[in-house]
Amino acid sequence: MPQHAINPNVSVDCVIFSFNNQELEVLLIERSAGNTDKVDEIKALPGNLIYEDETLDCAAERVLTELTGLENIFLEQVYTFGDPDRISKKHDQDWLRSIRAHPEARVITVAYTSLINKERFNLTPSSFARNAVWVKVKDVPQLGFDHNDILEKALDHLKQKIYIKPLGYELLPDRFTLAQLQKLYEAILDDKFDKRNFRRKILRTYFIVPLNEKQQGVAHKPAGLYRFDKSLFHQM
Amino acid sequence: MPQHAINPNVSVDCVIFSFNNQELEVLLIERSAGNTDKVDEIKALPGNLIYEDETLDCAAERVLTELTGLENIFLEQVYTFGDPDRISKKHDQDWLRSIRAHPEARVITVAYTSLINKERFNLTPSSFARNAVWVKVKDVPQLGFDHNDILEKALDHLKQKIYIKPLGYELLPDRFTLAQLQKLYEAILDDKFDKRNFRRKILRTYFIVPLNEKQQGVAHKPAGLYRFDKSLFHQM
DNA sequence: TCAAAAGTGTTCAAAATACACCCATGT
DNA sequence: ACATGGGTGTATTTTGAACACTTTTGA
Repeated sequence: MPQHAINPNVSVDCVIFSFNNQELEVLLIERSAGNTDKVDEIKALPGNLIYEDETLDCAAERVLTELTGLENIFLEQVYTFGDPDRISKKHDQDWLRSIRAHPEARVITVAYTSLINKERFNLTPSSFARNAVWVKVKDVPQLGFDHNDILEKALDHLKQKIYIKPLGYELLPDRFTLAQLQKLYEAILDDKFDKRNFRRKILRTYFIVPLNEKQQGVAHKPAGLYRFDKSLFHQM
Repeated sequence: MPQHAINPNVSVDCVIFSFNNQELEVLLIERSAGNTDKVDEIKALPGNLIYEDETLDCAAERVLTELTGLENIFLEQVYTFGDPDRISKKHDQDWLRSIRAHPEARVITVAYTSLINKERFNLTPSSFARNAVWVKVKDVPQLGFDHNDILEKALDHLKQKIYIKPLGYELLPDRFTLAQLQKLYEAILDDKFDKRNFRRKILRTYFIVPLNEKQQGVAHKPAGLYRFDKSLFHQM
């Protein structure tokens, strides 16, 4: 078997979320067609076939890096999609023919997800990603393949998780205000909370710790800044 | 493409749980080697390669039926396992060579799970399942492939789910006592609960409804029987 | 009459919810 | 001075946890 032989039947797709202080966003690529200058105006999640000799987790990390430049992202598996017709829409087939050796092969795909703070990373799209863009989750257009379903599933997964582990610090700056954190929760859960109750609940955890610093240059009472204390968190 | 062509790279495995009024059990098969009379004493989860033209969900249902005779089981996807070495242990390879066209092919597997009341189903093992047996989860031996990992993940999944939706009525007779239900919860969550608090919490849901019947022939005060009211449940 | 499991209430602590006003800053 | 979002406390309800005795039946 040649090194880095491709498995034609299994792919991974990555659903990377970020937060712009108001809304959840997801990372999409604009597909360009292989070596030709053909361009495909349909957006998609970053994803591609796996290699024969890598784990699924590694494949997801590699594919994400190849397409978007994001490195060392902790990805978590969400769900596997295997409808036999999931890549057979005409438009998708046209595009696959331009980049794949076996565009008609049955492909099942394993979806992965992660949360990142987009300010901390540069996007350097390459391979068949002509571009990589952050799109508000609420504005996501019709995507290629079954990627709208995949996004939906990743969102459900995210909502579940935030109840169990208080996530989301990955999405915020190192130092953040409680209002920012609250907006993040509201964006993920698509809900509204009472400010006082939210603050009380967060501070009761003791791993969101106040810094002795305040916002500067805002035209209102400056908010106190907090940070997430990883070691305190892991103690519990 | 021939009808029912096999996809050599993707399989499904089924983790079917039942309950014997004391403990959780899981359904395992004893593998027999293809057309030969060779026998493999290692147990495994029921699973096999998928067909090119079926969904993953359908494949799981079909494979389960082929191997164990269980029909119309509602299966739910759990997780996908894709370590490149997951089927390459010598013993597993020996066995695969006796039943597969490409025993060395990379296979990723999608795990499915379900809960059933074993009293309601007959096991009629066939294909390469020489036998199908219920084994107490706590007594599960070393299984073939990575099936111990898969079982572990399915158990985690089950624990998560029972917090969200009160499951488990599938595992009990139509008419059951609250003590049986409590034992079931204790088995799944590997915990103990206070009887009074448990009963209160269950009855507060209103979809576990009392029948005007009691146990008969028990050498103690007979327990009242209850049933799960599906339509009341779905109203909430 | 005994053994075995069923059934039942109360108290306390913790957590969730609802709700309204003053404060610090920049413009 | 005013507009903006920051910050705070209390009362009520709901939920979860701990805990012990009496009842009914068959053997």
